[in-house]
Amino acid sequence: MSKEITSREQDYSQWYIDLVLKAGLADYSAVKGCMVIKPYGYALWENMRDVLDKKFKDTGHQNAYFPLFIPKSFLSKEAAHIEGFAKECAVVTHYRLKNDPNGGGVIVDPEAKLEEELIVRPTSETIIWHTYKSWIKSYRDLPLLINQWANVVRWEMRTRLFLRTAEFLWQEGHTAHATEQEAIAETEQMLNVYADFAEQYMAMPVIKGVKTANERFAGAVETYCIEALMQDGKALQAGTSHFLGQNFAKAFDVTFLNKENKQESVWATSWGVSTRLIGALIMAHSDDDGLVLPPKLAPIQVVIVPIFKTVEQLNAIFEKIKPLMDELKAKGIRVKFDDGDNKSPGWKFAEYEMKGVPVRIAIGARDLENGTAEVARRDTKEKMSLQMLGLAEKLEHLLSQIQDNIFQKALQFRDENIVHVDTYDEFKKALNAKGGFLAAHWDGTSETEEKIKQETKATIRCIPLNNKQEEGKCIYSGKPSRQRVLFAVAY
RNA sequence: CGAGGUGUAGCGCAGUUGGUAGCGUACCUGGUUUGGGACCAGGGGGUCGUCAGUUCGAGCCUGGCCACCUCGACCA
Repeated sequence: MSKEITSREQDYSQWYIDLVLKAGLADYSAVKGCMVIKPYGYALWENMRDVLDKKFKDTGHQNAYFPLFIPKSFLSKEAAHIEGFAKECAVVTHYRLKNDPNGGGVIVDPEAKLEEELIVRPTSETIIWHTYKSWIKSYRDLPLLINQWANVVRWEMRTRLFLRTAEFLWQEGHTAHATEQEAIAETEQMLNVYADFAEQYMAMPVIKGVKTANERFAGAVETYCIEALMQDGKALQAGTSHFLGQNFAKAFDVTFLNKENKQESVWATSWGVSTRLIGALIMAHSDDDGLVLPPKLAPIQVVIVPIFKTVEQLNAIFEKIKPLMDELKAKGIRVKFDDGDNKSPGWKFAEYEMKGVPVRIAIGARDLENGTAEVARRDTKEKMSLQMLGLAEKLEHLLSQIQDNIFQKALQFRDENIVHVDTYDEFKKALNAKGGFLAAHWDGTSETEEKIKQETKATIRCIPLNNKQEEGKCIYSGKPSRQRVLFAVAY
């Protein structure tokens, strides 16, 4: 078979790459570290984007668009911010090419050097806060609730399809508020939007928490995050929501007059999720036969494979299946009828399993006689023969069952892989055994976190929100601790 | 960027002491098929990653570069 994929057991990384390439989600490109998102992968992203976009609008946000380029000087205005991003910025230095006088094709025209270099945005805080300065004068202009769907560039040394690419698609919300409490409430609200999306649509359980100082976003006062666990025991940061305090307002001099006619600095948040979520989705549910997609996001939710010998038979099947398709479409279910005659049914079965289509229907002469159809679900590989009568309702129900089932399965896996450890030995043993989230006491210092990272590669993924308070001792330093934090090796 | 590995048809690979490139699959045509990746026959498709060197002659030898993979370093 031309499309066999490496098993997870054999080589987890290769399995992931095989899935991305062979399911037709993305491809490598001519540009280092950049990928081509293929139609099937982009359809998945569109579905994710549409759901999130609605959630953003339902919480009062509006979309806008800011430039791809940022004047270099903007990046030097917030010290921590530039510290975090300087090492991975693409820089535009010239604006024109010309023919090489020595005949070597085109070269950069040395006379077309930019007065000030432009940075390809790694994130848009700086250009947006520069803009906000002119938009915000009074408390009446607040809150300002803006989201942008965009591409950004971070010149990563080592990339992985969807999980870390040099250019990626994302959304970035940037909000401005009159008070600290309101900005914090916004930060938490958006974290909840992300968590709900991850769990209800991606069927991927996440842990909500805050980052330690080491892991915090460059320029943030507090970084909230959702952390998910992948099947290989590594953690993946799936989304972040930052409370930026007044750092950017002060750096870009954004002030407003309050009701008492006094100048105050604006309070800020930013929050984002990216095409990395597709990587998370793949690793959360898929198996050695291919993708397993949650019905709510699957580009194709139900695929119908006719089994026929002649055009007459195909037509007869189509006649029979057309009302069902209409009914499914009326219910908003994405259905595909694959009547291609150059692939065998067996090939199609394997192909749609590879692509993670949640429900497959096979229908042939036998079914026409009996008034039935063979229904197969991707998550359990279960097949059943069902009556055509009332099938649309059953399929609708089945899709929600599948959605629920893969969430429960992922949840069970995640919960089984949260291990409480009380000594550094236990910690290292558990980490080597199967990874996962290690709930351990920590003395709260960056030094300890750094040392554990150097020795084990594990980092503190988050301090869970509403964390249980309990007396304990730091597994590394033995100093007193009031709560456990979650360590893991991360992507 | 460091260490290791790989690069030959869309994909997966073979290619002997250096002698002018092949297999499987995919693709095209015709026919037979179709309930788990069909079969037969015929056909098209290659600057052998790239640049240079050695040689009468390079897929094969030498060097530089590029891309990808794994592990580091780096990373919201």
